[in-house]
This record gives sequence, structure tokens and C-alpha cells, in this order.
Amino acid sequence: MAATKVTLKDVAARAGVSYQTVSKVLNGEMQVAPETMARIQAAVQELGYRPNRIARNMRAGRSFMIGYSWTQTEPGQVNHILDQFLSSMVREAGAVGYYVLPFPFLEGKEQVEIYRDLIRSGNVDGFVLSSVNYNDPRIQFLLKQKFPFVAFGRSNPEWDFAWVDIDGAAGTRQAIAYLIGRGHRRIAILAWPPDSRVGNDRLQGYLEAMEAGQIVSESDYILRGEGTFEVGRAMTLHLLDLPAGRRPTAILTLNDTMAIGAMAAARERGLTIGTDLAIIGFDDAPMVQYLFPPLSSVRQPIAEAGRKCVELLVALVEGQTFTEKHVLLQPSLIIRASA
Amino acid sequence: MAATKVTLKDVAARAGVSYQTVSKVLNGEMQVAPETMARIQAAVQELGYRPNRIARNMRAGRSFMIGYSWTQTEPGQVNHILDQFLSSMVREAGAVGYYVLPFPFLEGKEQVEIYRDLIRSGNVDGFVLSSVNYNDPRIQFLLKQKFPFVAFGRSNPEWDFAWVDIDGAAGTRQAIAYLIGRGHRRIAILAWPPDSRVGNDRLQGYLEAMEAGQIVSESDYILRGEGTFEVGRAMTLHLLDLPAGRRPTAILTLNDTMAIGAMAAARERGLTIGTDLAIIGFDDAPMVQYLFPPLSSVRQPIAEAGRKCVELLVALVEGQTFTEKHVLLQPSLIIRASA
DNA sequence: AGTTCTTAGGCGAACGTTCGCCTTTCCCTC
DNA sequence: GAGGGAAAGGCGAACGTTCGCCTAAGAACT
Repeated sequence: MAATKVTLKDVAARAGVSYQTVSKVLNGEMQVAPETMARIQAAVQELGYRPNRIARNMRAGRSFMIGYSWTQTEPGQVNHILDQFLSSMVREAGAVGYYVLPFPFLEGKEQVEIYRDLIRSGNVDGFVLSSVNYNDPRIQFLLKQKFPFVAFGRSNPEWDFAWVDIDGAAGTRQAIAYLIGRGHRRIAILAWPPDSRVGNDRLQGYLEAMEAGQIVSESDYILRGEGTFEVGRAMTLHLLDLPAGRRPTAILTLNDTMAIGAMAAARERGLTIGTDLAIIGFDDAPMVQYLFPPLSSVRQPIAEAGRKCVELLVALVEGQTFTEKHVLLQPSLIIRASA
Repeated sequence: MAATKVTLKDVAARAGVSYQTVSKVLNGEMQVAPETMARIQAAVQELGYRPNRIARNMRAGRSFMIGYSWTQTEPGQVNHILDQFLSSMVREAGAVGYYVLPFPFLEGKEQVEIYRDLIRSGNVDGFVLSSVNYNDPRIQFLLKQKFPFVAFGRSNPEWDFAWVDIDGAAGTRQAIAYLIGRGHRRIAILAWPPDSRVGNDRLQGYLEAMEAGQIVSESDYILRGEGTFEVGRAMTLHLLDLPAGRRPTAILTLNDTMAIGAMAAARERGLTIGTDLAIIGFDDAPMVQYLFPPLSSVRQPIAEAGRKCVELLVALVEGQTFTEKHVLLQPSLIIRASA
């Protein structure tokens, strides 16, 4: 095996030049005689030389690492996002000479400490933040430190920072417009508590689309709660217990888990999903296409978001002047049998 | 902001000692006068010093990084594993001073090249391998290079390497034993092609449990195919079309996606799942508890596997003599309404 | 009184790069 | 024939650590 690491000096010795010359030649910073070039390349090839990344980073005073951490989902929830998002970040980062460094996600006061530590120890050149919400302490901290970062998700509008987000309102607008087009008028939405920025964004789309369809959105069609199966089921049962003329004919939920809860409730009430009651979810988790009936849902371009986050961050880190520091990606409505 | 990084020399200047002394004191390799100690600690605190990880690694000649890559799932499949596995690796690694370095997963000939590059560039001290199968070229390569790695999953029995795996046969044994205990005799299994080591392992458990229950396992109850919804559905339709007296009363599948396909098939034939036909899946994906009816499945201790992989790898990297280089973890059967 | 031991800390070197500046050679031009 | 410039490459230094060895001074022992 390559028991002993091959260094510039080994290559230089074999090629008969100084090791600094090898470095410059390999980095294209120097013109050498063609035969010297050939000797160096041969030596590199034969010894299997690769520059030591640690030494290089040391010299550069940078790590070429992008810090990323994510909330681990509680059991019963899926993080189908992670695979796509992380994979695309890793790929995009690799293409421009960076790596992604995952680190544990902590809640509360300690959370910012990890970021501080990673910065001070020179472990990362920048961060990508996930699960961003209002008043995010990480954003506050990083802004104060003037340390490069890109948020996947928006936060307080008065803060000035780079972000990539999915246009949730556009997603719900599409869904509602579709339902209206199918003749629905009594359309309910299972939304999230008002402290969720993502939830508010998506709810906003519902309101806009209802207004655009000239439908007065009744307040008892707007229910808020945690995005779980149980909450989705309970809310739906509540809606289905309204008097016949007031019972909604369609329900939009802000995630798929709630939609599955809604489907369970509809089944309990003996309704046929898709005809008696239309249901549309959000996220398009991989399995929802196999539900009975297959669930219509709003799909988010996650991989694209990961790419964009890295692209923006690298531009920031390398001080490039770039056009836009905000990227809003469009989700798409996937229609299946449930609506 | 900490525009300029704080180094040992800054701390030393403020504490009035040489920077090497600061280093030794912080690493507990030197006794100093209590007041000197206090001055040093005060300086560290005031300046917010953290050792530069790159410089430290450079000196150590190691990266303290664990390379990891995973197969990105095709759309329609979930990688519910990744979140748990990666989170637990990151956590465990962090606890012992390591980080996890994700890198792109490539198929084919290039795959080994990435590993070679990461080794030569000193990027990682070891690897954790996922999606291991027979004749895995990565294992062959790393064994030849004598480079530390731990596989999550077994491979060719004649190869001697450290691995952590889930006892798939034990999982299917439990499932079949349960079905037999419930009075089932005609039990089919939807298995995978014989080139899948994981699939063969799980199938083996089926065979053993059938034998233990003194049931002759009929070859037409053992179907093999890709682990998709469509294949699961098609195989199940085939089984349900057997003559009445030969039709299986229970089906075990090697993953949840096939089980969901099986459920769809049963529904198409007008059967009530759980009573007319028992179905048990494998993996216990987060959403299967919300299916109708909720799917029984075999749950794997993924987080524990991630922890163990890191534990073994670090022991290998640091040359510790350790007891066992093979860890076999036990899955558990989760019974819900489908069986 | 000389020797050894212990305590407290200093100093140079090294890890593998990259960067800036220097030297040598050769060719061309006036 | 002196001067200039390009081409080809060498050399020292630095990034921030850690490590091994050295020194100075006082205490303790013979």
C-alpha cells in the first residue's frame, strides 16, 4: 500500500527539480521546458501523487468546508428531504472544490455555541442553514459575526442575508386554483401554528387563491395545528362533522402526514376520497404515490435548492460579486387520484 | 467580528509565556505555576481561542475525518435510513473528536477512484461503507490498501474485515414464527434476486423458521424480484390467483415498498388485509404506521448500527486492540393491524 | 560544598503546501 | 560588446500546531 504518503518532495526528487517548482507547475503558475513538464507528470503518475488537502488548506488559511446540520426528525416522521438535499449539496460542492461537513443539530442555547466553535477552529468557511424560522438565533449570530452563510428558508424580512427558498405560497395557490377549477367552493386548509413562517407562507397562498377565485374564505375552514397524522385526522373529523351544507368538499394540508391523517378520517366517515372529498397534501413524500388512493401533493425542487445554496454560499465565501442573493424556487402540483 | 483568527501566539503574548507553553498547558502535557495557568486560561477566555483544527491535523498527519457515501435513492423510494444513520454517526464521531465527510456515490469503475483519491489526499482516516454487496470492489480495494474501514453490511464470507450488520434472518424468523403462531401455514415470501446478499440473508430466515415450524416451504411461495411497488403488486396478484386451496394466507416481503404493493393487490382482489390476508413488511419505514391498515414490519436498529460503525472504525484507525470486529444487531418485529 | 532532582518554561524543528522574490542562462538588439 | 528581457527554475518563509529536547533556578540530598 501507499504506506508512506507521497509528497511534493518525493515527486520533485524523482523529476529532478525543486519541490516548489513541482507545485507551481501542477498549479499552472509557471512555464517550464516541455521535457521538464513531462518528467514531472511522469513522476506524479508513477508515484500516484495527490496534493495533501490539509496542508493546502493550512497554507490557504481556509478549510474549503461548508457546515451543515439538520433537525433529526422524531420517529414517525420522514426526512425524505435530507437525502436529496444533502446529496445535491455534496455533489455541487465537490464540483467547485468544497466538501460538506455535517455536524450535530442541537436545540436551545447550545446551538449557537457549535457554530461559534466551528468558526473559531477554522473548521468551516461558511454554513448552510436548514429549518430556519422567525428570529432564528443562528442567523442573528452569523450576521453579527459577518460570517458567510446561506439559509434554506426565509426568516425575518428586516434581516438582510442570502437565502434560497421554495415558494410555498405558489404551491398552495396552484393547489387551490386546481380545486376551484374542478368546481370546489368549500375548501378547507389544515395549516400550522402562526409561529411557523413556512406555514404562514403556504397559508397565504391559500388565501390569495381563494380571493382570486372570488370565494370568501371562511375562518372555520382554516384550522391550525401541529403537522402530525393525529392532528390531521382530528381536524378532518371536525370538518366532516359540520352540517351537510357547510361541510368542505376539499381539504388542502400543509404536509403529507396531515393529509394521510385526513384520509384516515375520511375513511372512518365512509367517504370515498377523490369523489366525496378531495385531499391534497404538500411535500410529495416518496410513498404517497402508493397510498390508496394515491395522494395528490405539491412537490418541491429540493435538489435544485441544495445546488443553489452551495452556489450562493461559495460566491459569498469567495467574495464574488453576484447578481441575486435571494432565490425563490417554484414547486409543482402533482395530481393523483385523491383530488 | 473575529476578523483575525486567534492563534496560540496571541494567547501567549497576552499571558506572557511562549506559545509552545500555552499549547502544552492546554493539552495537559505540562505542569505550570498556578498563577501562570490562571493567566493562560484568562487569555484563552478573553480572546476566545480555539485550536485551529487544520493546523492540528497537519501536525498530527491525520484528518480525523470518516468518509461516508450512500446510494442516492431513485425517485419513489425513500431513504429513511440516511437521517438516522448519518445523524448517529455524526454524533458518535463528534464525541470522539472525529467528523463525518460525505462524498458523492458513483457507480462503476470510477467508484474506487474516489476512495483512492480521498486516501491519497489525506482527506480521511477511514471509511464507513454502505450498500455493501457480494464482491464489493470497494472492500477489495481497501483490503489491498490496508486502509481502515468498516462495512455496514456483510459481503463475501472469505474476506476478513470489520463489519456491522443487522441480523436480517432473525428478523424474518421472528415474522414467520409470529405468522405460524397465528395459525398460518401457507406463507409466501416476496424476496429479491439471488445476487442480493441482504435478500438471501432474509430469505434464509424464512426458510429456517418454516422448517422450525415443520412446514414444507413450497417453491411457488418463494418469489423473487426487484423491491418495488409494482413488483410487489404483480407477485401478489400472481399468488392470489392460485387455486383456492393453495392460495397463501400470509405474505412476508423483504421491504415495505413491496408490502405496499402487496396491499394494493389484495385490495384489488377485494380481500381484507389482516383477516383475509396477512401482510408483513420489512424496514418499518416511518409512514407505514399510517397505512390502511397499519402495516406490520420489521424494524432495524439503524442508529445503533451507525454508532457501532464509528466505534469500530475509530478503534481500527487508532490501532486499539478491540474485542470484536463483527457486530450483528437484532431487529424487532412491530405488529400492527396488517398481520 | 558539590551533586542531583525537580519544577517551570523556552526554543527549534517539523508537518506539506503555496507565495514572493531571486538567480542563472540564453538570446536579441542597438 | 554592453545592456535588456524573457525563460526556466531555485530558495526561503510562512500558515498554526505539537513534539522533543534544552535551560535556569531553586530544593534536597550526600
